[in-house]
Amino acid sequence: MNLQSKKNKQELNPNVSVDCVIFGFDLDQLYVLLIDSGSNEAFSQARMAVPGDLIFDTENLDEAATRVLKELTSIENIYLEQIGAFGDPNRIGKKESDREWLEAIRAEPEARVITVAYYSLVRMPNFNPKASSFAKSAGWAPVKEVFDLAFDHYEILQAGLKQLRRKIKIQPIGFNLLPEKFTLSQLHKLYECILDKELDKRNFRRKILNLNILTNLDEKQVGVPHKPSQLFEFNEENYKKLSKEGFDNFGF
Amino acid sequence: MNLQSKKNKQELNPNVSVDCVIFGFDLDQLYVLLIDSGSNEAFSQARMAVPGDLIFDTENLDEAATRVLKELTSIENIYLEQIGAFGDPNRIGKKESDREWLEAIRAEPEARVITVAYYSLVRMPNFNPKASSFAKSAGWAPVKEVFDLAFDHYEILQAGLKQLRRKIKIQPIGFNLLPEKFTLSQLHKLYECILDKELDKRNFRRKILNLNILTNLDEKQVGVPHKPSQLFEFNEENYKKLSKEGFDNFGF
DNA sequence: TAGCTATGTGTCTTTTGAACACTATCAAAT
DNA sequence: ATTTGATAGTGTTCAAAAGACACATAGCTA
Repeated sequence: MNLQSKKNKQELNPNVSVDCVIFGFDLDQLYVLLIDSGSNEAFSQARMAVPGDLIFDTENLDEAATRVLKELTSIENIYLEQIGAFGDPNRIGKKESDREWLEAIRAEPEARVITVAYYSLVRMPNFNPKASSFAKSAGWAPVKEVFDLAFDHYEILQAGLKQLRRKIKIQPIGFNLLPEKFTLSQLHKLYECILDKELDKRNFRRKILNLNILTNLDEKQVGVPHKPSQLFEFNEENYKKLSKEGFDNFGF
Repeated sequence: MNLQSKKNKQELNPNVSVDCVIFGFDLDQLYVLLIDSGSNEAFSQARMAVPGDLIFDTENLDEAATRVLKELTSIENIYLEQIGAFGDPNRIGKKESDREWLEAIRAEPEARVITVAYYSLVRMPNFNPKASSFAKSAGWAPVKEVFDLAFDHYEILQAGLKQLRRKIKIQPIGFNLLPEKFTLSQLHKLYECILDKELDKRNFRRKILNLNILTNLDEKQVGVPHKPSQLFEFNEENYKKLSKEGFDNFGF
């Protein structure tokens, strides 16, 4: 072990990590960003995980999550919220493949690590995930097709999904998943994907428009092979006004 | 340092603690259990804290919180839920009084500690808090009269309160704060205290009774200087049925 | 037995939620 | 030029829930 890695090791807190469930939306499905261990063996979800890293002793938890996110996506200033702490003593060494992975990336692969999980919402088309210090490769997986992950990351994903579902009903965070200009149908589809149930089109449009937090841009889609839709953007100013009045329910 | 304490020190994880916001209700106000540092100086909320301790490397986070709670209250099987992780690098050494306290109780008072906060709900009359390894004394403080605490515990208290308010609207956890047999007025008062707002008496009674999760015991209060009230108990069986139907809203 | 105190009860109005079907506009194919 | 396919956009009606509101009752005490 050379001096540099020893120095890094001293700064890293060997007992605490952050893990980030990064959600994306391609106007059709909800995705989660997964990295894989780069093992040569056959593809297996048990060898994929959400990105994470040990924290540095000089940064707080939000900063650590922001750092992990930035390293993987190069995006800053994105929506980020804590899910909670996961700390089972055996949370990261249950499977043989977990242990192999840890040996490849950790100075102390046997150490007990408590992780603080976050979820974040990003505009998928804005970037391509890239390999990094903690991932041989990274890519989007449809949330509905994920049934197993390394370590306790499947549990973390489900907790993140649950919190996203709760939160989207009371705060306008969904806009972080859409392009700046979007149609009502896209927003509608997004809510259906996240909540995993159908929502009546007319009722959805009435409710969301009545909130008065969308600006109609008086622009239409172009080049679509059907009636073009109006484009809207999220109106943050009106939302702030609404929040002050004690708003806490989108009604879905 | 003798062998025993060295052994304990090895088992304790020096970087991770749990802290428990313990709520109680005396049929009139909401309280929180605070311990104090036992300093001889003048009383100050900045020298009080919610109970907590470093975790052992063999226990998971819920177990650690349960242990802290049991040590202080001797009560087991009480409602316990995670609030989240708090990990600012300077969260526990900002004030001089914080540092004094840490030196008294921690083997490594300078270590950075991430804490995982929990809140729990207990029946106040069932026990008297007692001094313990981490507290010279312990007692109930009305939540409304707490404006400052040691470390980052005021922030943790507020986060716990926020989560309690959210949760009580969608799950029947409030019953953990009441005696087994209670009146509708007591339940009503409890909701008003937690949500910190008035609720219409008739509407409250109608809503809660329509849920069908209370059993009328056909017993009356005795010895009260006014019309005696009916006593009720929480009906867990009916609540389970209700949950299966997808219930998620008490309507307050 | 009068007074105090908290209990217990019903109706009406307003708001919100849920169900439901057709016409309009564009691009592409023929 | 016309047809076809695809999605946009729009109101009404009914049912359920929320909110506002006032007075008689039962037990204790003085």
